[in-house]
Amino acid sequence: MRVEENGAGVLVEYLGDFSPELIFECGQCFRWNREESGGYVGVAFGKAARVLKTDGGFLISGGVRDFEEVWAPYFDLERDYGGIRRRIAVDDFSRRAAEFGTGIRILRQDKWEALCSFIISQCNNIPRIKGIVERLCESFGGEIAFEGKTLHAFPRAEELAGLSKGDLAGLRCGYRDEYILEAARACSCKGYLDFLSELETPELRKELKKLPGVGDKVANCVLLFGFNRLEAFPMDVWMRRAVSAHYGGKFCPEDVFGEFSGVAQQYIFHFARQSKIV
DNA sequence: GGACAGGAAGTCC
DNA sequence: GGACTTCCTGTC
Repeated sequence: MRVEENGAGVLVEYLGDFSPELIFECGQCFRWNREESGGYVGVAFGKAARVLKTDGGFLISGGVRDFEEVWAPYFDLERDYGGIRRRIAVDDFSRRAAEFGTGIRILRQDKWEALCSFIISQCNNIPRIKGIVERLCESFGGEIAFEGKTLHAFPRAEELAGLSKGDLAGLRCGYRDEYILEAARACSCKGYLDFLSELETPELRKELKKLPGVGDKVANCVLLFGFNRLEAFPMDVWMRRAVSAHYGGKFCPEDVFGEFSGVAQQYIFHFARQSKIV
């Protein structure tokens, strides 16, 4: 991987799977928006950036330091997605899904942000989730100057922990308001997220489900997108349809897809939603 | 065009 | 098994 700073940002020569469109629009994150140019602008870990696909890799705004400290880990660039695709292509259906979704990567998102975002996701469609998350950031997140505009960071848990349901009324997030506040109170406790990070996946899942509004589905999304546990397999309505159509009633993800079940899940989720061939 | 129903990356009691 | 908040999307 060659990295070179130029006037526009950091030019990264990257031959592995990397499609900004697929990464940002496969439903794993809610803060990146497409521009006319085809690039994406978004915010993660308190930093704003633009990502643009190039012939041999991609261009990302900012300097080498931000790239190495924030963006390279965020995009999990060390991981070989070609190998993962080969591993999870165990039958015709998963092979087609992986081929269709080549370019997807699982982002290593902020843990608290993933928890809060997927609490909001329950029983919501993606455009609405993005709306609620955006209002949350505008209302309570710190300001970030980016190319003459003001963007907002995802609010830190401590910034929400002291709020009341009334304070969140403007978000129009419905009954999820109390869940958000409880999660914020938990995550603002010193050492809580570090404690969680040390746990094995089954214990971590159990611990996350102690939070109100966190059931099996949300817990698995947080495991996959926040804690980078690539074996976690969120089972939502789309997956239920796809899995029952192709694998029948009894289906154990790890038996079929192994340690990268969660990545398989993301290819299938995207395939099911985009192609509607389920 | 606007009204309407169905459903949305579910969880709780 | 029904309730829960709000609103996106497709249909007529």
